[in-house]
Amino acid sequence: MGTVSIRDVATRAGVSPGTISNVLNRPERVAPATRERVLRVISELGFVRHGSASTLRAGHSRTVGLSVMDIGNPFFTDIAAGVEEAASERGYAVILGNSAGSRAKEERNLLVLAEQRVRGVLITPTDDDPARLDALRDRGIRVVLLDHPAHRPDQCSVTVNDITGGRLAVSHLLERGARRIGYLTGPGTLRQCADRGEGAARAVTAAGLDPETVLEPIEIPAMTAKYGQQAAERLLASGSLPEAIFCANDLLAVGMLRGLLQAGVRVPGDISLIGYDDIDFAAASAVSLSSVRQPTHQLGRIATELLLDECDNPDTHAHQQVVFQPELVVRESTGGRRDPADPRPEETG
Amino acid sequence: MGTVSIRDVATRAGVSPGTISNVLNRPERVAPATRERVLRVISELGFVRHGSASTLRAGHSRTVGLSVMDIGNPFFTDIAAGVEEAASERGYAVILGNSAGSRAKEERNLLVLAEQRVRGVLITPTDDDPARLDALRDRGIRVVLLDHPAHRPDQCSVTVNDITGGRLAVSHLLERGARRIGYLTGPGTLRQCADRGEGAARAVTAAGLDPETVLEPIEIPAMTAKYGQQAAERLLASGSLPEAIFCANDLLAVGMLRGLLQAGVRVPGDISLIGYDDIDFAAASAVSLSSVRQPTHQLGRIATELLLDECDNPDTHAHQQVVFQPELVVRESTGGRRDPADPRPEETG
DNA sequence: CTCATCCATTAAAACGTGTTAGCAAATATT
DNA sequence: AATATTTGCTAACACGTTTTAATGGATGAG
Repeated sequence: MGTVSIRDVATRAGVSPGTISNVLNRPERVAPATRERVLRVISELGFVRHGSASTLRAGHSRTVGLSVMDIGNPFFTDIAAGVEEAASERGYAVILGNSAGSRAKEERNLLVLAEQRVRGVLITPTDDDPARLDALRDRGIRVVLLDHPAHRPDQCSVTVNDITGGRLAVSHLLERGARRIGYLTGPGTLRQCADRGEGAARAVTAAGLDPETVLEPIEIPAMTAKYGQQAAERLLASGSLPEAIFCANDLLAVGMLRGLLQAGVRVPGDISLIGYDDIDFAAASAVSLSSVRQPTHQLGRIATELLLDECDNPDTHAHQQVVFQPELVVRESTGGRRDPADPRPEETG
Repeated sequence: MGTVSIRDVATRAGVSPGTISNVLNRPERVAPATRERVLRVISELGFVRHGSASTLRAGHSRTVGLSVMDIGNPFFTDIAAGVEEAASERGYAVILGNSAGSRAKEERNLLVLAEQRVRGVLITPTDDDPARLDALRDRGIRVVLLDHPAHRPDQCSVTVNDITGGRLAVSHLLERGARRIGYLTGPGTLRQCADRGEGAARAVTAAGLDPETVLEPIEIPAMTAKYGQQAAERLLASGSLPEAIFCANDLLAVGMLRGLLQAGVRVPGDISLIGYDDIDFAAASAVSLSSVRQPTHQLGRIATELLLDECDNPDTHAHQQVVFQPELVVRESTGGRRDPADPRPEETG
């Protein structure tokens, strides 16, 4: 049969099964000559360790779970790429779960991860409730929060300061003269949305203005381009356009831009538009999008490194709440130039 | 301790461990009253089945592997979303591997998947060599090819006809009058690139012209926007621009577009441009991109369904090689209108 | 009404495969 | 020669699954 076990290797190499295991897991404890011989037999026989048996006995696996809110969003894809890269470097496999913003789906995914006895979970939670995550911890599954602050000091998290981000975006709009600013945002229960809104309000206050008057929140159920475009249509139908719109992510901004351009609204002539995340396509869109950049790939990479460090060196591991700072990127959609070498005049729109 | 085993549940429910297993796997074999009682205890105790133990004994897991060539490409992300969706519906977890076009990395990923004893693998292989995949099959791991034709009749695959796609793209360019057409393509060893090129050549022949004269292949090492832009710069430096460019995917096209616009080249005025895949952003880019649409999400979904059907019903399963047909989408970059409601005149560029 | 038979349930025990603690044997060190 | 060190073996073990067997009550024949 296809499947060759550690015992087959042991017999063929003339050693005991335990020795094979040692060659695989603590090679330094086995004499070089034996080690070589065993490795040769392993490759001759095409032996592949049975991960489940290993996990069962050792009590932990070589897999981590990744739960993201929207696999269709390049922001999360970039994170996933960073995670996959870092995990793969250390021989860990990544089990991917897409919660699609649904708490129920997230819960189902976490159950699957618990069953798989993943070593740890990287998660961008759909809400603030720490119960599910604490339940995982109690099961011995480490949790590192991605793009969400840890709710307890003995937990790692990697975030980007969204309050700063919101402030950067709206300060920029205010500087450009906008005094009526729409804030297109996803569910208010999403921390990212709330924080960016908070930052927006602070920017307004800092400019000596009243957030209540200046900011106009528009809440929609999901942060996709489709909803962005829908929001544009509704805004146009209402007949009352703000002078600028801050979108809680770039997908919303892309959709909003599309909706506005289709209706003949000039961007940034009639309305300035700024997004969030600075996904790759922000620079390439019809009117290049101003945005707030986050170190996405790094986010995934560092979160994974923290998680695996916590798993592999539980005693020396120091829990960290890493906070990155976002960065404003000005492009056409708020009056910046398209691109250094871009031939189009600045007043394009 | 946190971990509660099937025996704990058995004790508490006053039955034997085997009965618990039956409740979980063949509920119909256990009396309703007992079943209810067991289920209640399971939820009381917060019992979660140990997937590894289950896999070890049962001989197969509830996971499938997914190996894609570029997780940063929305084409593959859409596929992944379809896979995740279909797998999750049936209670399967997805282990994600990103080969990033590297055969070595792909091999490492497949090894990890083999160790995890995944039930099956969905793969967009980096090359045509069937050896690695046959090795997996011999290990009892089913393989379904994604966006690559099966190399044997007893294997499932889901593809889109790339020859047709190439033909559609280039016929369109020829109809628009182009007689010198660049074909910006990734490594020639990639089936997709080769097929799309073949389709391009056939379109030229069908038009009574000579592919050698009309088509000008430009091969680059990877199909990313960065390389697309680089290709644009090299093309401009060479001083000899074709009348139209067919890019083997949309990322290349986005990069190429960027490079051309930056240099002041008008699209489609000076050069027509068409991409492939019709990723979401194609419609939203600076000059909206004509492209060849593929049913991406479906691709992932159907491949997963085929795989799981093969796993769960090995006797009744009929192997299938599903081939979808691509669809031409004309937009601004080849002289189409930006969008039905778009205010910009057609001669924009 | 009694006893044999059968079906539905549940119990008992073996199993799959790699890991690890504890120990024995072999070799090196002083 | 005695002790320390290295190396490798033995055996127990993790935990859900599955096969086989047992139990009990129901059915039916006599």
